[in-house]
Amino acid sequence: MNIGQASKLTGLSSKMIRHYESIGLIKPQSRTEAGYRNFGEYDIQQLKFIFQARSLGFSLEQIAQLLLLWKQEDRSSINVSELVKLHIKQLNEKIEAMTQMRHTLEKLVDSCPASDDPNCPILAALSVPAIK
Amino acid sequence: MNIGQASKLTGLSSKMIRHYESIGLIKPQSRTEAGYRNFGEYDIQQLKFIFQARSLGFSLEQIAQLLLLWKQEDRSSINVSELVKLHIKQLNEKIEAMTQMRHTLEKLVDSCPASDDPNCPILAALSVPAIK
DNA sequence: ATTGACCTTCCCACCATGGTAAGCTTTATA
DNA sequence: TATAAAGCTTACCATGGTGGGAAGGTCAAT
Repeated sequence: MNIGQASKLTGLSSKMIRHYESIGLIKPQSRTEAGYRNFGEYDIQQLKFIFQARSLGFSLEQIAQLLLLWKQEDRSSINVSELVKLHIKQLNEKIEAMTQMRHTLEKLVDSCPASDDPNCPILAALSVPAIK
Repeated sequence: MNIGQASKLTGLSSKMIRHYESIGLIKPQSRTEAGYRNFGEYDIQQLKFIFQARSLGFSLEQIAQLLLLWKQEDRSSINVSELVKLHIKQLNEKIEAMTQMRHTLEKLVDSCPASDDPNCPILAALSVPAIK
């Protein structure tokens, strides 16, 4: 099937499918005489896998590793597990950082009159090195 | 003072300070005859402001607006407040999305034997369209 | 035969940041 | 004073993941 059809089936844009091929995340497809990519069932499976993994926040680098394990019959599930745990750890760090930001920002908003008064503690706080 | 000194004082790399100037976030500095940028107190203040705002996750676009308000004597604090509220909202959406990912990922990790057994529910889950 | 939908590659853009290279200036040291 | 080191300048390239668009080829239906 053509790339447009593959796109519809997998949720990935044609653009991205071509990109994934160009960076070696998926193998180059077979082509028709005219040069059109030809996607088979196995290709679609992989693309769906990528779509799922992307929606769980894995980087393409991580997805490349996951795909390797997926194809590898004699994998050890602990390798998959460790990879996912690392991703969770990275997610936690980002969530933690953003939650901290949110906390500070909410305190700032609370301290602001939010009126036509030009006096604004938010700007004041941004003007000094340390915000606690 | 030179850009290196400004960098040390503000926490921003020289690279970034030049970049901020190039995109119009800060005004071009005065230059020495040799072409070296010359930073004054007011410049340093603004750079510190940018550093603070970046560390709270504001985009450069948002910081540009904050700087405008900061410089504007007759601002209304509600404009600042609304801008920050929007940023908090965007943060919340990201935190929410990542927390949801984390939840799903933790369930997957829990279901995985994490041994040398090749059978892996994580990979299985990534192979089907719907993960709940 | 023409039209419209689809495909191809190639280049550019975003955002925020870092790296590197080539070349000039300033400062410090031998 | 000569030279070396450190610091400055601009310019280009890279990252990661995605989108946009142009220019051109192909296919199917009218």
